[in-house]
Amino acid sequence: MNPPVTMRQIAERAEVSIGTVSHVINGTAKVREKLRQRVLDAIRSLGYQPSQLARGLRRNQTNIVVMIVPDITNPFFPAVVRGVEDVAYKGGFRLVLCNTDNDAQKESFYLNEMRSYRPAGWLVIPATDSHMATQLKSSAIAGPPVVCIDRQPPDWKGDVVLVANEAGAYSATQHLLRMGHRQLAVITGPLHLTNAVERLKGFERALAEAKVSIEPEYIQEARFNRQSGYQAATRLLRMLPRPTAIFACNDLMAMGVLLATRELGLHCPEDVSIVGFDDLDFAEFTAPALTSVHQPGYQIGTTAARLLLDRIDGSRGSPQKIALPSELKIRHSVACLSPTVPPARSKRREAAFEIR
Amino acid sequence: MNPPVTMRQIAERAEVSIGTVSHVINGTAKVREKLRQRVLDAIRSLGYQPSQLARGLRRNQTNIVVMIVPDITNPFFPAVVRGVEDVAYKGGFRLVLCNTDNDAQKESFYLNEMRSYRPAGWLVIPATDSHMATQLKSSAIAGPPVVCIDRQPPDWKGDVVLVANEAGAYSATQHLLRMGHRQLAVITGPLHLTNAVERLKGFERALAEAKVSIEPEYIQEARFNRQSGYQAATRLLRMLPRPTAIFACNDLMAMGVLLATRELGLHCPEDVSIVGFDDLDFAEFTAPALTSVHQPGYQIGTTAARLLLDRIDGSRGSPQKIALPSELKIRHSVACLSPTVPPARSKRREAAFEIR
DNA sequence: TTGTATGCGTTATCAG
DNA sequence: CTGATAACGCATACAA
Repeated sequence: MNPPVTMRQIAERAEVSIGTVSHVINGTAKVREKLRQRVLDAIRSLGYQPSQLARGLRRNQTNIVVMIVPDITNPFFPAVVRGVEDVAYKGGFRLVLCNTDNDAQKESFYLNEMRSYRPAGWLVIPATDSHMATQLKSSAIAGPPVVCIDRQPPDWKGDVVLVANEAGAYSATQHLLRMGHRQLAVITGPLHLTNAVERLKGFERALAEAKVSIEPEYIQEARFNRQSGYQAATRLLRMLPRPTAIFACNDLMAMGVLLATRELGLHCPEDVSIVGFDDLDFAEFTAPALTSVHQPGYQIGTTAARLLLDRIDGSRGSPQKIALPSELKIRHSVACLSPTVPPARSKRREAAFEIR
Repeated sequence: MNPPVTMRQIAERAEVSIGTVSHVINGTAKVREKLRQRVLDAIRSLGYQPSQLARGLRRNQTNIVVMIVPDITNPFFPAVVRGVEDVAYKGGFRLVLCNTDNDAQKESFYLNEMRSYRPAGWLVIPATDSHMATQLKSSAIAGPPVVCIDRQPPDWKGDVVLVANEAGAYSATQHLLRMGHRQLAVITGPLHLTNAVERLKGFERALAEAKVSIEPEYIQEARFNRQSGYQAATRLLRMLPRPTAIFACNDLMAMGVLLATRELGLHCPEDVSIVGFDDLDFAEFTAPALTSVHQPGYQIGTTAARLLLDRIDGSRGSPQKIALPSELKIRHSVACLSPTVPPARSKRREAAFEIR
């Protein structure tokens, strides 16, 4: 490129000193209107853009916000990222996106390397076995603010924005119970993730309150992806007695359950009811449409970003833990077993489809 | 944070000059092994990270690759981004992600501002009405390399990586024709996008070859999102005669078609067949499972990134236009009208999935 | 109110 | 081979 225009050239063109140019750009001192206009004109006509590198070096801070995500390919995350980007953009910040692949090492690498860009702040969705907390603790006495999203890493004492996981799982399970299911199975996420644990807790609380108890092997741990959901479901659906309903702790795993159900020649919801968590965009288009706990991804993103921006602006309150409400979206993947509640229709179908 | 450790501290600790430290870090001159080790040790024990800001300022180039995307929330893009990130990461580059929201102004803003971070290269999926080409032309005599993805902006003469749009649309349409459909409708993307045009061309070529002609109003232009697909489909499904098949030029719009179909009390594929384009992850889970042209998002990303990295390394060949192959995935959203062509088998399958 | 000068942390040039 | 030293482009303390 035609070597980028610098402040010096603006200064020459406007016939002022380089310091004055800086002052009008940053509003850091009063400048006579006449000069100010000359500077502004020069900037416009030369198409000047301040070097973020030089500025960042000097100020020891850039307008970058680093966002660390396990895997942008997980369909829950893009909405969050988008929410973040929208408020960051409006606040004048740019987003650097890092995929950790759920690898704590890669996360750690990014945390280290990106630090040298002097970002204004961090937004992180921790990797599955993140040791973020310890790493940050050791390096950051008064580093840029960090807010965690979606999951709370062990030992993490800082800000967190997530969804009401326990409550969501509770309402999902309660729904299953109300529909007459008693043989309930659950496919959890990795249990060192707080959100996975919370969802399991919600499930168990609903069970306990209804005085329903289940076999321990009805609780299967998987990895929040379709593949592992499929495997867990396959195990579950081969058990005797077969569970009549499966709560998959995210929609990706619910898809796996759906797949396993079909492959075993079973039908949802006649043979097995399924409820998911996340309510991804496609949940209403699956066959049958998936009943799922809605998670407001975009709002999570905007909320987290706003919190971060406040911190960047110097807000020094005590760490916040913001839990956004979730909401059960009832669709067609849950059958009604108790003839009492809604009419006998599904009961009959149930019998008709009894396979082995 | 404890003020970040600098080269100067490394130099002191290793008892060498600051220049020597730089040399061992960059391998820019031979250093006596003894000293080299002392430096390396100092780096390790102090946890030194070179300042990317200072380095970028000095070298006039950073290890940043800026990726510009219309909307990360469009489920086709995350895979592309992921592909990019994977190869960029391995090549030592970091990704800055910018959402333009399909707004050419925002795109232009990003192009301008991010330039001041001296990125090593650009990867851009142009906004709907991008004027990228002219903007870049005017500012970049020998700026960092740019490769376009998925869409080719008007006037763009540089590298492009995309999918074989025409061929994909052709095969989709051919499939519809083979299944006996003659009343074919198409919902295109915005026709100032090359990919939308290409897909329409493929559709029309298949029609022409089969000597089938359709009413002009069977060609509806929409905006590649669900909403506009829904609207276009609603118009289409109210026409007389009603089209027996709709080719939606992406899956998001196909979802809109599905929705419209249901709302009008019609059934897919009995009343109307649908084929999409993209083959998003959820296509096999919709009701009915969507027949769609598969687009290898991840590979598009890796291919584009590799091309960019080559350019960054100085590869100076003439501009490349790489079209990756697409492939029609046949599922259950297309009904067979002519009992003659393929055997009754697919007809039966259609029926089996009537559950909804 | 405006100009001058220093330094941010590197790399790169040039002597030694 | 190694060590000074001058930029890189900007913000800022200080002088005028």
